[in-house]
Formats: sequence, C-alpha cells, structure tokens
Amino acid sequence: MDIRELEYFVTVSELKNFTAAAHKLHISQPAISKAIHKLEEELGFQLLDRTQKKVLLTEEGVVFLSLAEDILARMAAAQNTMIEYKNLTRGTFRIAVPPLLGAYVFPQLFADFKKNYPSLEMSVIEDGSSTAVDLVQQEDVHVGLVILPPTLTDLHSHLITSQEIVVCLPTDHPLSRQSFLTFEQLKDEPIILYNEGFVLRRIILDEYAKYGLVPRVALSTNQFQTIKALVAKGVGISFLPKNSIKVVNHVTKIPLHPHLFLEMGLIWKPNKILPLACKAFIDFVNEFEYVK
Amino acid sequence: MDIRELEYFVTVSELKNFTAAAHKLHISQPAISKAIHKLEEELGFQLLDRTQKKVLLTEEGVVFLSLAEDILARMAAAQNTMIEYKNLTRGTFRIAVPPLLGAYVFPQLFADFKKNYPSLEMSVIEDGSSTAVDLVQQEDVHVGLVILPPTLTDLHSHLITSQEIVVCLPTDHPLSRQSFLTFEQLKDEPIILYNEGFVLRRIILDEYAKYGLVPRVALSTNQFQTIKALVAKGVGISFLPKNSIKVVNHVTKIPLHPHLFLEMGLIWKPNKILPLACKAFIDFVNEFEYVK
DNA sequence: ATGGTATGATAACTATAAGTTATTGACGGG
DNA sequence: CCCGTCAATAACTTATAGTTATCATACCAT
Repeated sequence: MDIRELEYFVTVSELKNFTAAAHKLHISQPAISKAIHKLEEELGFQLLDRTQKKVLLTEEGVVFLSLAEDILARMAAAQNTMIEYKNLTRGTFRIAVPPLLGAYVFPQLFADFKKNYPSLEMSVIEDGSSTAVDLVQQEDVHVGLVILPPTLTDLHSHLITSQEIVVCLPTDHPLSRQSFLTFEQLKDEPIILYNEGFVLRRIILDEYAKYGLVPRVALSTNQFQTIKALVAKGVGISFLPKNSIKVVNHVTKIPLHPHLFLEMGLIWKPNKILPLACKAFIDFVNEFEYVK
Repeated sequence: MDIRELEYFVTVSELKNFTAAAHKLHISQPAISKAIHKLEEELGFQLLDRTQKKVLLTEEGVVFLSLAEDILARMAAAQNTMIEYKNLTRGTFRIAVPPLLGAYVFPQLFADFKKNYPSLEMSVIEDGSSTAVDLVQQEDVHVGLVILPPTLTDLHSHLITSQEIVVCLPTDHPLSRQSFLTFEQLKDEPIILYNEGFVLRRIILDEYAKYGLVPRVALSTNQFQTIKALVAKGVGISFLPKNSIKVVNHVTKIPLHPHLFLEMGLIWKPNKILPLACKAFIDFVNEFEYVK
C-alpha cells in the first residue's frame, strides 16, 4: 500500500474515469489500471465498480476513499510543515544570553533578526557568560551570545563588538574627577561584581591579580540594574562596559589605565548539526554591524 | 516522500542506529542509508546527525519524526479497517424487507446470520415487495427479501421458502366450517388487503381476475396486525400466508381450492458489485434451510 | 599513541516494479 | 447496429530500490 497508489485511487474516485485520472496525473492509463488492480489485489476486494459506463465506488471503496484522503492530506500537511522549516518561515532555536548582553547588544540584534525572519522563534536562556559557554558545550542551547572568554576550548565564535570596560563610581566619590584610573588607585575600594559564572567577574578579578591585588568584594549579584543602583548609592565601585550605561544619575564613568576591553560575540559548537533557524541566525550575525 | 522511506526513518530514529534498523526491517544497511539520504535530499536538510557515534535526531528531525509516526499510524489503521471488511468483522449493507416477511421469515434468518457474523450491520428498509424490487433495481438497497413476483426482469433471486396462502375469516363467519374455499364462494365478501406496492395484493387481485371476479376491497393497509385485527372484528376476510398467523382468537384459516402458493426469497442485482457483508449474507441464505 | 571494532557512506551491480506503447474487448449512445 | 469511449492486457522499457563489497571514520580498550 503505497502513497502513489492512494493518490491514483483518490484521483480516479474523484473523476470517475481512469483515462481522465491518467491525464491529470500525467501518466498513461494502463499505469492507473495496474495500480488500482494492485491495490485491490492487496486488500482482497474491489474498490471500484467498472461494470457500468461510469466508474463507481463500491461500499468498501467509499470507506477506503475517506481513509486514503485523510492520509494524503496529512502527508501534504507534513510536507508543507517541512517546507516551512526549509524556507525559514518556521523554526525555533535556543540561545543563551547573559543579562549584560541581554541589556544592550541583544535587543538590537534580536530586533533586526526578527525583521528579516518574523516567523522564527528564539528561546532565550539568561545566565552568565561562563554558564552560557557550558550550555553550548552540553548542547542545552544551540548558540550563546557571550563575553568571549580568553580561552575557547573547541567552540566556534564570531566577534560582534568590542567594548571598553570603565570604572563606575558615585559622582561624589573623591576619584570621580580623574580622567583615568589605575587598579593601584582602586585597590582599597569596595567593589560590586557579578556572581560566579559571569565572565566579567573573572576578567576584573584577573586584572586585579595581574597587579598582585585582591579587591574587597562588597557584594555580588546577577542584576545589572542592582549594580548600577548600588554604585549610585555609594556602596562600592564597579566595572561595566562603557555603552551599557548611558546616563545614570550619580554615577560617573572613568576609563582605566591601561585601557581594558571586553569582546562580545556569538559562540556555537562546530560539527553539531544546528536547526536551520539557528544557522540563519549565525549567518545573520556574521553580516550584522553593531552600532554602539 | 514515500511510506517506505518514512518507515525506515522512524525505525532508525527509534534504534538510533542504521545497521540495527536494517536488521529489523530485513534489508541491507546501504538501503537504509540511501533512503534516508533521499529523504533528506528531498526535504533540503538533515534529519539525522551522524557525526557522533550514536545517530541523533536534528531539531527538524524531531518534528518530522512525529509527523511521520502519525502518518504511519494512520496508514496502519486504514489497513486494519480494510482487513476487518475483508474478514467480515466489519461491514454494512442495506436490505429491503416487506412487513409480512419481516414478521416471520426475516427474524429467523437475521438471528442465524448474526450468530455467524456478529459484527456485520444490516440496515433494514421496510416496504412492500413490489417497492422492494424497485429499491433493488435502483440500487437503493443491496438485496431484497421479498415475495417473488411472477416476472423478475433482470434480477437474481434465491427461493427461501414457499407458503400456502389461506383465507382468513372470522370464526363466526358462515363459511368458517368449510374445509376449503373457492374464489367463486368468496366473490361477494368484503376483503382486506395490503396497500399498493405489496405483491400479496397483486397476487390476490390477479387470482380473482382469473375467475372474472372483481372483489370489493373494504380497506387496505400496510400493517399486518391491522389486517388480522380487522378480520377478527368481522370487517372482512383476507388472504395471508398460512404460517404468518399462528393462533389468533376469532380468526379461522381455510385453504383455497385450488391451492395458492406464495414464494419468498432473496433478490439482488447481478453485475453490481455488492459489499462483502452483503455477499456473505447471500451466501448464507443459499445455505439456509427455513424451518416452518 | 594505536590497533581493533562498530558503523555509516560509497560504488557497482542486480532485481523489482512502475511506467510506456500498442492493442483488444466490452459497453452504451446516437 | 455501428461507432466511440474506456478499461484491461501484453510485451517491452525505464527507473529505482535493494544487494554485495569495500572504504572511511569515530570510538574504545589496551
């Protein structure tokens, strides 16, 4: 019992004529005859009554017709669904986005991507960049939009933008008038950091360590807003990408000396076959120009 | 996109192994490889990720798998349904049964048939034998259980039983003591007949006509019970098959002279392809011995 | 590292079955 | 009553599903 046979049978049933069905299906009439006979042979009884001039359905034929039509409809529906995936008018993928990037790189990226592919869905998992890397590694997500860690084991990556990290401190802080700051100058300041699992925390602590310093961490959080608010309140100083904070009352941004940069980009697992929607996203990001 | 291809894909997805799937399907492994490749080629993307040791479904593969499983399930269900028709564990047909036969031939026939084929359904249309013949002719029913008319145009028939027609008259009727009666003796009696469309009416009127007589029809009905009740009440006399009336108070049955017989049987249209259930019924009736 | 094993891909060939053309036979309408 | 329409059949061709043999590669145990 073959899809083609069902198709032939349904067409003959519709047209009540073998020859007409053959024309419609662009094959010869004997091909139809053969297929119908094969079907009837297999089922063990006649589906069509050819004793009259017109071809008529037998009672069993009527039953089989409705079953065949249902199967063909579902077959067509399945094909359509898959064509939608192929055409990128349907599809989902999972992306890990740390809050920091979620706050200012991702929205622009996402909006532009949606403009091009309005039907594609993204499932966003928010977590720190370090965790995001693990999620990609374990294939829990397909891609990660992360602060690129210094060492990338065996993942592919694409740099989207590079941001300078600046010191954030309360406007009334004694150091807030400087045009730049060194870690030496900041060594006794209480600092506010992201939690473990966030690359930015790692980077800052590593920088301190470079100068043989161990900062006093006043508090750590995974909330970007919390960090900014705490700095404004004078709880401590912090380090954030220059553009992540546009204008915040009572917070001053001062560059570090030497300058410290943060690279942000997309990572994914090579060799792993990704959803077409995700491939489209990676391709899109490759073309994407981030406007600071 | 072929049913076989779907089957192969589903099996590979289940076993996560091409070779194992090939074994299960009793074909060679390259046949599986080829079929899956063909499917992927047709859809335009990969369904299975073969980069790891284990075969894994891609995201699109997961979607397609559920669609394929649904289609295969429906295919199997359709096949099962048709097997049921073949096995006569499913099926319906339409039969015309006049009330007279419905009252005493049909119940026995039906009960015995049901014993052999408990799952088959009969749709019974009750109407006079003449009408029943037309219904068969026009293919509104598949068979008719009728009083066989003297001329059968082009229908097949099978005699089930022959019944003597007897005169029914009230017990207190002056003629009720006779051992037989002639139409000459009955020529002035008001008679109760079936309506037009009932063969029994035709037969009685034809018999009167044979002797150049035209009876006075007191009343006609299509209700067997009504006829019997009216005879008992002395409204008129009637003619009914001997065995159709077992014991009725105030009604006496007397044979005609010469004897008049009624043939009852099954009719159907030849050349017409009948439902298997109906064929089974015809075959059953052929074997059937009616016990009076 | 390293050789063995398991597994899927590939190539060349065979067998099956789907399709073609030519023709016949049957039914129904003018 | 003949002619036209339409399905069935036969003989042949083509397409393709399946086979065997072999290769490439990833994983595993030593």
